[in-house]
Amino acid sequence: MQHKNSVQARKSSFAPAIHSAPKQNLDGPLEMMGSQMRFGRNSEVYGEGEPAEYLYKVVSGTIRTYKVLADGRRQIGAFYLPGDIFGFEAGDDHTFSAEAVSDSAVLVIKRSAVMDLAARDSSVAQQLWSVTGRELQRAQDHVLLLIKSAQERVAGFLFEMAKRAPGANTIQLAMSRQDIADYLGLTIETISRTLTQFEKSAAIALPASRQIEIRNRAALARLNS
Amino acid sequence: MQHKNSVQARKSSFAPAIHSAPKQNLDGPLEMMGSQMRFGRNSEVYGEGEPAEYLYKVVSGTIRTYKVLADGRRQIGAFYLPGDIFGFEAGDDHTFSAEAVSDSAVLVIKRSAVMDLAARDSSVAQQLWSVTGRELQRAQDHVLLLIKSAQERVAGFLFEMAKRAPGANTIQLAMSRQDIADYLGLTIETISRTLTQFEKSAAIALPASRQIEIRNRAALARLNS
DNA sequence: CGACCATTTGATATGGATCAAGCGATGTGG
DNA sequence: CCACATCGCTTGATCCATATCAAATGGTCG
Repeated sequence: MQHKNSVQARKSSFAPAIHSAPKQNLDGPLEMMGSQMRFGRNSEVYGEGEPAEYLYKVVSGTIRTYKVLADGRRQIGAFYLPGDIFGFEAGDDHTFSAEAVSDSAVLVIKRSAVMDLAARDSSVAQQLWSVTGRELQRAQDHVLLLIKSAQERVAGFLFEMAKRAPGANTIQLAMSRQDIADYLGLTIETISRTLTQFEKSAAIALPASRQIEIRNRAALARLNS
Repeated sequence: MQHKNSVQARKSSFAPAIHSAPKQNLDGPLEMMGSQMRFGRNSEVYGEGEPAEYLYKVVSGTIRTYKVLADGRRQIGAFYLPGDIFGFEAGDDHTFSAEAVSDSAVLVIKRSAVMDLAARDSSVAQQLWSVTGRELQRAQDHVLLLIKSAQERVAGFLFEMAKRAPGANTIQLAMSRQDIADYLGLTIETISRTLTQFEKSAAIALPASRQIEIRNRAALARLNS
């Protein structure tokens, strides 16, 4: 249940995604079975409640999954970056909707084909478990994030992004403040204020609103308790 | 990837657990492989970070899984009731600790035995997927609960419990207000106040502090938005 | 240049936390 | 069997973090 797949250079126009963390993968046979699709900014990949007929792997760009609650609040479940697999559901239908945060390229693979292959090839089955395990971990970490203070949530988010970004300390955000707010259960104003506060205390630098440089990890970590 | 296991009568001394929702199961061959253990109130079933050598199925009582954060806050991940399976991790180690909320009987099964069996018996493999899927669903629902107001969280918790309780409208709580608070990311005071508020608005009755009767589902649901 | 959208900043309101005290049930020792 | 300690729960008063409302600023694209 480990995931030591080497991540080769990918000809993405976006972040080359070199991770230190183990990385989910579904390369090899499956790569052949899929066809690539492009999704423009804010366009829908699939909708909540639709049958989960396909599996998706981000090639470039960023995808968000989300739910809109009865009162209109939107909760973002996760952001998927190049290399990530999404859309794999435990049941038959999608429980979230998925949209492109920015223009994205996605590898689309028929789920039934993957399942059939998994039945024969145990390494594929292994990978499916790995993907699912990561998804569960993600959700559990999200729970832990949501009980914390605004500062802790934002710091946690920054670490999460930094861990997956190419340059360890400079984060290029594809998503808006509103996206971050909806992911963290806060408002855009709180996100903005918290970031400027981090900047003032020299924990981060904000060369541009979507570019964040982590300057003092320890100071941030102190908040990330 | 659906979970249509018939749920036969189970000779549990506790709630007969008749659910409308599909119910996780690991009966049959596996039932034979396990040995039953008893855990006294507040005693530990396993600790965070320990190797996940066993799988557990609640026979009677209630189990909570939790994490203690750096600053001492405790977050409860889930409550497991009779029939529920817990302790099944995506990785090799437990990511939460588990304790008995009340005196409990638990069926303990060696994980490796289950995995071996799953490799041969696809219906067992199916059940493992079902358990994992339910766990993922649980975590995602938990996220959705945590972004809501105190009233909505408490109402959501009551519905969650009612759905799994034997008598649809009368809930016997095994857990303390502190447990509920740590599950919902609130304080005991807020739990208490919210419940009395529900009582005053005639949405529920509180014959005893650990016994809650849902009187007006619609009124509660309105809060559950 | 002008319009639009995202972000920041400011002022105020409020839900839930915190601090504090009281209450009821349960159990223990005298 | 009662007195008292303990524990879980409730209730009250106050405080504070974050939401809300409002406006200004900045960046991007026609």
